[in-house]
Amino acid sequence: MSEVYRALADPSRRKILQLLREKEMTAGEIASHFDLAKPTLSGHFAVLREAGLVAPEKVGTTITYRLNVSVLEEALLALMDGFKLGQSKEKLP
Amino acid sequence: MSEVYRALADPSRRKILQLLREKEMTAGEIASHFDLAKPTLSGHFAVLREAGLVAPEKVGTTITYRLNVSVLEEALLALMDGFKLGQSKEKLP
DNA sequence: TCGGTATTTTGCTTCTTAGCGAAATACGGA
DNA sequence: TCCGTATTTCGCTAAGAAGCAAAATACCGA
Repeated sequence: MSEVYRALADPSRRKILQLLREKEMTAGEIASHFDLAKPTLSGHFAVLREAGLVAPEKVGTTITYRLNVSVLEEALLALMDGFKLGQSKEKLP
Repeated sequence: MSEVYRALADPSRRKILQLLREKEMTAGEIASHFDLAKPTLSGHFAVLREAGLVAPEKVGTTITYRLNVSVLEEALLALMDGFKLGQSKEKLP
């Protein structure tokens, strides 16, 4: 679960997740939104995969990534839960 | 705002935040919960300060840190918002 | 003013990570 | 089978971050 924090720490990876929120995309399609070399993006994909945040689906020679919403949601909720956030504020008497 | 992600990326810093969730503590008091040297913790404090996640209050020679809940909450909510999470699931017809 | 305590700053070393180009892998079509 | 496309793996370099010991800073009390 700690891999999720690591994955979210990098701006490029957060942008990838944002992109995938709209629709699933192939690796190359994602790469076209960045000024980074393909191998660099490939590395980011690996980190996101290890965190379980994205799931690859290989069709022929292209790999389509889709956002694993539940994992991201779980992670954020766990964080908020850990800090006891997001629940109703104490009522002022 | 991006400093928040960086701050959350390190396990020790997350633990510091967890500790401060219970009650505010002095730097030394926090340090006693770790197996790390004081300067190392001091570095972590600096990162958390820059992210606005903790606020130092100096009284005499001791510095008490308190969790800045709102910043943390804002950051997590922003994240969830950015991913359109946390809002009611689509109803199955 | 001197000594002691609390904390940070400084100057390192080491580990990790992001980045790249080049090579490797995998697949589909001609 | 050979070629082209899509993607990853393989070194490598450079930047960043975490760790420490030692020194600096700041404050209090005697």
